[in-house]
Amino acid sequence: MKLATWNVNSLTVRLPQVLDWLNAHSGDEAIDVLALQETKTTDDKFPRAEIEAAGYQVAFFGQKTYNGVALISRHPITDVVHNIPGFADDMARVITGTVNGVRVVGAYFPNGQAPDSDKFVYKMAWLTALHGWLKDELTRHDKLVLMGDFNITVDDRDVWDPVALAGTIHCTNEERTHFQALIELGLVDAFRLFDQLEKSYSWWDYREFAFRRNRGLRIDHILVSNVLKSQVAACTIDKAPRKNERPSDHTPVIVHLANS
DNA sequence: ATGTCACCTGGTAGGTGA
Repeated sequence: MKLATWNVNSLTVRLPQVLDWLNAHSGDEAIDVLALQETKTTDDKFPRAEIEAAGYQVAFFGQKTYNGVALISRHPITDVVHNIPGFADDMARVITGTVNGVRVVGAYFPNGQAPDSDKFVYKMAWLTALHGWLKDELTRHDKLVLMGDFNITVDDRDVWDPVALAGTIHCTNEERTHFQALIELGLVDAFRLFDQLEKSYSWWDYREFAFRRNRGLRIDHILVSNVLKSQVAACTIDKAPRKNERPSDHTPVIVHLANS
């Protein structure tokens, strides 16, 4: 089974690119589950029919203007949950469902804006709530995948200029400590299970020709539970969609689970 | 480098968030 995550920065704008990307991955390369973030559309305007017509099932949870998440799947999605149970949140950030016996959590972590901002305080509270809920969820589902736009770099390898960006948003010790707390629940960063090219990133600013100059961050991640670790056959970042006309600023990350 | 993009309100631009 192949799972992927992609922050599309408006599904209204990017739907053709999403469908093209899924189409381009056929046969052995087929994507079984794609988690989307920043769909930026209310549920009544979600392009369900177009996605279903392409042969996929879909679960979605959105809002006006900001945020919004979805799971697109070639297989049935069951036991869908919106956001973090027990954590009151105005923002549509998490969608969870079970596909082929794997609990799939697709998440759009708060950006945080700046370490001294109210939005950073919210980010820390959200991360604490996610941790508490996932701890419970892992007792119910030993096969679990947490993927999405984490808005956190794991370490300096994920940062194009770790000196200049030290302590700035996405790169603070507080955010990285929260990331490690998720790992300590019994999850592993699938990308780092393999040798990877240096300067591998998943996001590049639209400004300053950042993509062309590879001035990026790796902030989109796929974490798998320890039970699934031995099944991880590959984890890659697909830079191709970032080269599209009118691209998202993020590009997809893919994990291949063998025998699943 | 106030550098881009998406979407909103409310208007023939400006604000917000990323």
